[in-house]
Amino acid sequence: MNSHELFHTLHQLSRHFTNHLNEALKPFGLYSAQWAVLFVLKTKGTLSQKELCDYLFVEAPPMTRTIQRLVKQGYVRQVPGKDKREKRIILTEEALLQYPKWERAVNEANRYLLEHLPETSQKELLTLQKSWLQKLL
Amino acid sequence: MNSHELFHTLHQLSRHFTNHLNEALKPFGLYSAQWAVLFVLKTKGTLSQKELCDYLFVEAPPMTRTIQRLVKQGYVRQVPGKDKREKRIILTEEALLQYPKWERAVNEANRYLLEHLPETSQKELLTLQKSWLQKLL
DNA sequence: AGATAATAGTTACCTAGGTAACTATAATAG
DNA sequence: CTATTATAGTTACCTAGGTAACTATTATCT
Repeated sequence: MNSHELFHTLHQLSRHFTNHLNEALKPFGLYSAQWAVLFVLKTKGTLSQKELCDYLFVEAPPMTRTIQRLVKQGYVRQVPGKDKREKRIILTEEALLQYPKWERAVNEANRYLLEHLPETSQKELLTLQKSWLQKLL
Repeated sequence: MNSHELFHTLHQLSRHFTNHLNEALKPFGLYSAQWAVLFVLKTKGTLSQKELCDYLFVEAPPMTRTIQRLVKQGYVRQVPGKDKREKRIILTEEALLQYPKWERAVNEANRYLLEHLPETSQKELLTLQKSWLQKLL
């Protein structure tokens, strides 16, 4: 089994997707990492930065930066929690207003990337990836 | 089909592997991007920077940086080609000497990451990934 | 041959994400 | 209650990789 090739192709796929997603988000002044945060907030509701980190498996420093950019763009607010150390992140009205447009662009990008991969392969891949990740964590 | 989840897990796997590989290479003062270059040079022989870029699907600027670090560490030399624009990249004696140690560390890291993924799953994943990549390029 | 276009590589600057060191607050042990 | 420890977040700095703009060389077109 050629493990180098397995890791290499996975890495390339990942980069390719990120680039494509960034391209799709460009018209809205957003980047992939920001979209990940917006998506989670829209899906799961308000979360603290720590919870966002845990959910996205990202360290705290990059999350701070991503959120600070979203704050600057007016898509997110940082509200002190009951525990004064934590900051709860809330989508703004503006973000909720723009979200459907962003989502359409992202879905279109994903559709393009998955276009030639049969539905059965997609499901197989997802299953394999999930079980692999689970075993690693 | 949840495309978000498919891309998200793939992205996380990729980050996880890179982190693990960097950890394994740390004792040797090397990073994953450098290892990728060293591996290709050892496997395919001397290449120009452009050929390295094409093979690794990386843009020229990051390749320049990675190679400059390898030059500084004495693991690679840049030799002007017949075409005076291009630079051919050659592994040094020192790199050839150290290579087996690096390879052992990388193989051990890969072995660990693949440990709980059955051989059949590995092959399936590789097949799916390769066919997906091919359709995208 | 000479002007123009294409190519290899570099530099500057951007986002993504990692660690180490730090601050402020909360939780806990004595 | 106080001292210590743990936690949330930030800052500084590192590598990885992307685009845009640039230089030097080669290829091409008239």
